[in-house]
Amino acid sequence: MKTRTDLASTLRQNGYRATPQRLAIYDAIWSAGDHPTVAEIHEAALERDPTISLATVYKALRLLTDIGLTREIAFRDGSTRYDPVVDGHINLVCNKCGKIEDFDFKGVSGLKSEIENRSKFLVLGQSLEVYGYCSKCKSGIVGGKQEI
Amino acid sequence: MKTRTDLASTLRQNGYRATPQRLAIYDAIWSAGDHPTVAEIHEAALERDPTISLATVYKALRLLTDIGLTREIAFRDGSTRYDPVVDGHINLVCNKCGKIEDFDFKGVSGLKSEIENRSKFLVLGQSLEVYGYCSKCKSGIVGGKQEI
DNA sequence: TTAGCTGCAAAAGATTTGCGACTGT
DNA sequence: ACAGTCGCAAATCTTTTGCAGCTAA
Repeated sequence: MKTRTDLASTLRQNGYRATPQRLAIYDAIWSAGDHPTVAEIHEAALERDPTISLATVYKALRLLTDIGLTREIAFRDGSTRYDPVVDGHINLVCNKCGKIEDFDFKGVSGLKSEIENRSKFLVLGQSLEVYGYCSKCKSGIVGGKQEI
Repeated sequence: MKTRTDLASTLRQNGYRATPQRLAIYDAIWSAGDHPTVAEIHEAALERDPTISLATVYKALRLLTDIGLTREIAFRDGSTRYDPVVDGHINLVCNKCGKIEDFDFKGVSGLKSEIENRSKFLVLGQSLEVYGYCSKCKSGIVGGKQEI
């Protein structure tokens, strides 16, 4: 993760202000567990700044995602989760229990440079998810439909 | 894309019914453009079955995604978009104008088999997105922030 | 026949927005 | 100083749900 100083510079370099709320929210994403929801990030951010509002959390998450520091994960249960950007791994998301496993995949390591070489796209962040069933849940499945 | 017959079999093999609504919705995803929103899919589905409800579209999309026939794209503008599953490509999503480009990347071709070999995860679908700025939008950016 | 689906309309959530006050730079 | 940002609360929008009536298998 970036230091507070680095984060502040990155924000300024991108033309945004380095406010205490944004720093707190960035910290919160790292401290709130693996793949926190917006609500969880808000709770963790409140420990750092007890007056921070949910609206500010939403605004900051959008901003951080726009500049490539965090990524969004669209979730089967309807929630959106956030993840600090760490390259070279893929999230394995279980459609049943919702557990997320990280999977290291060397095939994606050259992704950013390959995209920027072969197209004119400027890569800021990535969101690489694979959906399916984790080892525990797939044993409870018959013909694709879950047993109860 | 799957034929209606194939789709019907796949649904049944997974323990679900092959209803006309589901077939229409699956068709609609292919016909509604590249990466349609739920509303767009609903509109296209209405042309095939004028009584189909939005709730049914939501239910069918979840089902199709669960069995790996479609994938979800979480979107910067808050909308969720759907994409028929086509392996081996990555979506490049522009954070500014929202345009989505497909990018063929051979590095992901072995992804499913590698995951299933190295872990106990059963892969059904995938959602591989890279966020950033497309060629047109990045020229309008100064220090990361957009000029108006 | 009957478990699974559909459509409806209402409910529940998630996310955004308008605005006056405040604050990095 | 002042453009950008914050917090609040209301508004908006997306998605889900309960249920009575259908329908695929």
